[in-house]
Amino acid sequence: MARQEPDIPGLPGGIEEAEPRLDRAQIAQAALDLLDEQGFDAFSMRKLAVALGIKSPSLYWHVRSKDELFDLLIDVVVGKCPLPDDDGRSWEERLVGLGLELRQVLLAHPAATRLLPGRVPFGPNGLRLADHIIGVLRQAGFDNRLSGYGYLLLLFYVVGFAGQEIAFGKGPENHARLGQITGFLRDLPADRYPHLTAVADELTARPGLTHRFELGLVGILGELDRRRRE
Amino acid sequence: MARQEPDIPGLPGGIEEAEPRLDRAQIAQAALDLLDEQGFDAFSMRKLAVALGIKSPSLYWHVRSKDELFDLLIDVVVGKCPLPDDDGRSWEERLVGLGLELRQVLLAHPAATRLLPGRVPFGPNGLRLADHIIGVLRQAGFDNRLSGYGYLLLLFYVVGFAGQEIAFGKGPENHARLGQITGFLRDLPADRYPHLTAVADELTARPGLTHRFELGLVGILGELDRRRRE
DNA sequence: AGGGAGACCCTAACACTGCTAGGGATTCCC
DNA sequence: GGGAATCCCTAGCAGTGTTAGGGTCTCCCT
Repeated sequence: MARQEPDIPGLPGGIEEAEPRLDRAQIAQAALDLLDEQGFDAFSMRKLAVALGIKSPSLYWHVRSKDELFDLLIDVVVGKCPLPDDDGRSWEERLVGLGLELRQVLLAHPAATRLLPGRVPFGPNGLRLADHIIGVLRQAGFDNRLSGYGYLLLLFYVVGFAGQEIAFGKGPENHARLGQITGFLRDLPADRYPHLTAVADELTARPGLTHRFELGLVGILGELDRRRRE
Repeated sequence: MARQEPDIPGLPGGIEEAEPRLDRAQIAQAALDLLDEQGFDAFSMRKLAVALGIKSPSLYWHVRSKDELFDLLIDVVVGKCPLPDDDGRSWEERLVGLGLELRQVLLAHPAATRLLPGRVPFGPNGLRLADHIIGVLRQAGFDNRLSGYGYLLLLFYVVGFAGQEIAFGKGPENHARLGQITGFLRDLPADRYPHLTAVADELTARPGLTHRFELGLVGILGELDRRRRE
């Protein structure tokens, strides 16, 4: 009993077969939809089963656990990030563009993005993304060490930034949060937190986050470039 | 019935009073200990109650919900990050140092750090930290806008980096993970992921993460500095 | 001194969770 | 025709966060 792929334990596998009635891809997609619509806290295996028209224990024939399902689901999200071709742009422009797109993809699925920290995005799509990023860097003349650095830094930065951005009120379920924070900061005692209250408006200004994101990313990549001349 | 502080809803308050038998600080500390020892998945309100010598419903007299408890707990962790005095170092050195220390504090509590993404660290200690960082920037001559940028970028970067770092195998419960990933990357088909497999060793090399962390942070702060001359 | 308010913890229970054991169909191959 | 494999089911376990409501103890006020 139970099939669930002959892969490395704990990491989603990469071989797809033809499934008859209901396959893992459909389940992952339905789970993502449910997460998008109902939010993070509302998700449960039972509700997912209802959405699929089956009973919850049947899910466990397709998927080893809720956690594995989440791995699958994250890979679906990561797979939505386009990998631009080798056009005329410089390596830096391409990676900044990729970072911006990945961020957009994550922000489009806030509830799913909350699952990402604590996980390694090494599903098939995640691997493809990793290979692409590292390829761009190696092609640009970085050695293996710095290419590995660059990939991890880019990934960590984007995931971290998007995650915190969502915490600050991005997404439907957290949208009220932003107003709360704005009010909270406004009511803070200025004598106790003089600097924070002075710049409070800048923290909650919604537009401009993209600009901030890009600033940091450019800084990281620029520093990476600087390090190879040493 | 129920007291739980007259604060802004959803965000931990900042006024401490004298509590008789068991106060929120003790509960938060015990929760942190439990998380450190047993790991993220093993935590529950009932186990926390046992550790405190009471029954679980009694916790709800002190704390509104598990979520609020987590906010408290995170502020305890954040509070462990020292804020260096205004010594002779430049603003950049001081902020890099602060980032390194904050990262260390987070890595020392991996299970608790997994709670941080999706949350805004605006407990009393988090506010103190924010005010300090922004203060350093403003004192260095940055305007309000860039100071706000800098604080968010620093915070997002550190939290994101530490979170992913933990996912990659830092911490007791995830330590086996690193070996898994190493083996997983080694067994990957080189024709499908040529670049990734070429640099696989660099990704799982444990030492050097501090170096990578610092590289990115220096890059971000340097870019921030560059932007003010425009 | 007596009464009341509040602090602090309890028992009982609700609605829900992830997940397993084990059993029926249906399909396909030998 | 027999057997294996696929795919879903019912029943149920052990555990979760949380609420309702009731006790007891302490302290303050009159």
